[in-house]
Amino acid sequence: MVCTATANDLSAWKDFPKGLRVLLLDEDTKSAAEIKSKLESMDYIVYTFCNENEALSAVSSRPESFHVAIIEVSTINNNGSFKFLETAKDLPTIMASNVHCISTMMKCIALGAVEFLRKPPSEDKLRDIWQHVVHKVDWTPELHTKFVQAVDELGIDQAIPSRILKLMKVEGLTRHNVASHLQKYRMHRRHILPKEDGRKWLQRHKMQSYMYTNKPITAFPPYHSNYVISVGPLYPMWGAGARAPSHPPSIQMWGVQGYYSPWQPTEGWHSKLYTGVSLSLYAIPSFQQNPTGFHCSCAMDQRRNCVEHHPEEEVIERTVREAMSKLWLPLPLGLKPELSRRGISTIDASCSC
DNA sequence: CAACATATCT
DNA sequence: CAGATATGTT
Repeated sequence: MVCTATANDLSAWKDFPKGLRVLLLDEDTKSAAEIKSKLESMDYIVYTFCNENEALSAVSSRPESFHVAIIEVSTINNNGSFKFLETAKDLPTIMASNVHCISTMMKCIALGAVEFLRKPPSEDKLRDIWQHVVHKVDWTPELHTKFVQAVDELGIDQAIPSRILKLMKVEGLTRHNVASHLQKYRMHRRHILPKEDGRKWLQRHKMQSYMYTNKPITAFPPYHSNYVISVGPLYPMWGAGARAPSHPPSIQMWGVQGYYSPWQPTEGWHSKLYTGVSLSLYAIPSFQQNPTGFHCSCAMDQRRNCVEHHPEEEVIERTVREAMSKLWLPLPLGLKPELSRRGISTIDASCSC
């Protein structure tokens, strides 16, 4: 098989679909090696076979491992059969030949067409290929781990798509890819760790504005990088064998049982967050529109050594609304009386409904 | 339905 | 433009 294309020919092709897994069947070892190297220079992943039966057994044992086959047909014709074509029906197959005999070429084309029409690749297979072409990101456990590490390294208040992207250093990954994944990640964490994590994600902006404009008077550490109590980096645990070595659809387990956390609460201010008493970092008003509008001169803490709390009504309104729309989150401190005043029975906020 | 992408809002 | 969120697609 003669191959003249080079990677350079494709340099003008923006967004060339990389990473397609190609099964290459060519009984000529030398020719196979040459084609393989050419294809690899174009970012295909090439699996070479010099024997039809080996190729076929690979296809049948792990059909998802190949997107497309390229077969050299010069040697097929000994017995006039196109065994590969007939057997690997779900694999789009490109036939190539250096046999200059017109009748052989036509036979190849005709048989290929007939086989294709009789049994075109399944939709799943075509979708799989298409996803590669359109660069759909496959969030493998490895990639996800990188993502989580980046998020963790940045800390919750800095974990935004562009920075995560930078830290991950994954070629081809876009900010949009990361943003999309981050969205899902946050959603899961909110449900899994509503008490601290969820609220931190939700109120990050408010807290930032707060910290810039109102120095905390209380004994709390600044809301900053080391504020990351979090529940530590959460590493996805892929059920043993939940994801076969190569490609079957991954099952990402976000559930809390799917993670382990190296972090252990130590004594200290942050562990108090669990009790919900320690503080009012979460005591709510929205500072987004009026950063200076926080009329509470200080956050309340349980020792009652601080001043009274006079949030504006509008702020209370917003707070109530938010609390009601996020019932799975703990009730902000001080809100309970307000709710009962309104006839809203305050079911224990910690109960998950 | 989950797991992405893409559109829309801020 | 970037980020958050809503909506669409497979």
